[in-house]
Parts: sequence; structure tokens; C-alpha cells
Amino acid sequence: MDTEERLNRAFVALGDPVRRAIIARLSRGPATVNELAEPFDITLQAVSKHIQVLEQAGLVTRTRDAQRRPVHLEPAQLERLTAWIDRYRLEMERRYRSLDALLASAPDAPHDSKEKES
Amino acid sequence: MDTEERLNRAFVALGDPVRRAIIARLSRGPATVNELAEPFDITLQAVSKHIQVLEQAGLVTRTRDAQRRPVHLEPAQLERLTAWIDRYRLEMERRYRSLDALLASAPDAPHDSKEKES
DNA sequence: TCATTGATCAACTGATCTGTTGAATAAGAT
DNA sequence: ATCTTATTCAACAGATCAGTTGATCAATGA
Repeated sequence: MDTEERLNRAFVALGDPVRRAIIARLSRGPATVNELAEPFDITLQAVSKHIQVLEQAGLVTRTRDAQRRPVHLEPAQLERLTAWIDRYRLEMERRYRSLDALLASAPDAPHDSKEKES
Repeated sequence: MDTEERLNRAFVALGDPVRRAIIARLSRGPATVNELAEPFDITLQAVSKHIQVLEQAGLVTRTRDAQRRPVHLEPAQLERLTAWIDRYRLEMERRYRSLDALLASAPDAPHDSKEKES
């Protein structure tokens, strides 16, 4: 599976509240499928599928401990998501700052830190 | 629409490559629907729907300029996403660091910077 | 007024997603 | 061997999604 497909799946995976709750739980340490399923009113099978979605997204990995399959969070993939977002958020903020500076240096056109009007 | 539903929609919205490309484009400044549609091999209507998805997610807003509807990126919502992710990523990394320190102070149980085994 | 430009709405199709139930597998425990 | 625990697989129903085409609306220009 290529990097972009991983990114697609990772963002979509975080769009579900059950999966976000699983991520939140795993940030405090690995857990088995049963442990992860406990807070939810859905079947164990449904939770197992959510975990598979997170795994395909590269957000978690699984190990083996007897008949248990402990799930571990993968912070590296979380970091790739913030890296993607920050790249464009910071680009935009940079652009706004330089535009503000430009407008500030042209005293005949006042502005309110947006550029559309003026 | 409540905050959690917004978060759901925003993450899902970023899971689509067309919508991510739209976000990337908007980081360089506002654009009309036609301008945003230009790079893609899908109909204008399809792009219009993608923009509506981004709008419902709080990731973009729209203004009015004659018959055009310029689309603007909303960096505040992008920041909410990174805030959510970082909260749990940093929590996990913090936990790992303190666990490593604990293991390092107990010389009878060597470790390899994971805690599951040992 | 009529035509043009920019964008949206409505209805439909095929694909994907979340959940279910019931059966199967895998590893221990008795 | 058998039983129990932990988990997954398979098949299905209902909902949602991305895309299409065709019609409509809103603002401007001739």
C-alpha cells in the first residue's frame, strides 16, 4: 500500500468517534481487543473491524501474547498527519502575514488583516 | 452542528485526495469553484460537492463576489485537528519516556525501549 | 429583455462502510 | 481430549458516498 493511500485511510480512520476513542485509550498503553471493546455498546466483532481499519491506516500495530492480540499505537503515523496539516496551515499563515505587511506599507489602503476587501 | 461532529467530518474530509488537493491550493489564497475544479478530471458538480463537504467540516468558508463564490481556507479548524492528534501522540511519547527512565533505574531488568516484554 | 457565466439542486447508480449474527480458528487451561 | 478464552472470518442489511446527467438559479452584460 502506497504512502498516499495510507494517508487517505489514516485521516478517514480518525473521522470515527469509536476509533478516536481507541486511539485515546492506546495513548495510555497497549490493550487487547477485549479491553478496547469494553467501553462500547457494539459487538466485539465491530470493534475488531475498527482495529483493522486503524491497522490498515498504519495508526496501530499488533503483537501476539498467547491468544491475545495486543494493539499498540504508532505515533510516527500520527506525526505524518500533523505534518501534512501543518504544512498547509503554516503556508497560509505565512502568506497572510506577508500580505498584511504589504498592506501596512501602503498607507492609502487601510485593512483589517483580511485581504478580500480593501 | 456540535464540535465532535465537526471533528468527525473534518478528519473524513481530509481522507480524500481531491479534497486534500483543494486544501493545498487554498493555502496559497482563495479561489473560485471553477478555479478549484480546473486541475481535476471530474465534473464541476462533483467539485462543488467536495467543497460543501469541506465547508460542513469547518475547513473552508465562502464569500460572495458577483456570481462567483470564492472559497477560503480556515486555519483554525486545521489547528483543531493537529491539537487533537498531538494531545495523544505527546501523551504516548511522554509515557514511553518515563517508562524508559523507570526501567533504566532497575538494573536487574534490561530493556529495549519497549515495555511489553521484560 | 435575453444570453452568458458561475454555481447549485435533484435524481440516480455503483461502491464502500458500519453494524449484525453465526461459524470458525488459535492458544491455553483442566 | 475437551473446554474455555480471545479473536477473526463470512455473509448479510441498511446507510452513506462519489460520481454522473439534466435542470435550475443568481448575477452580470449586451
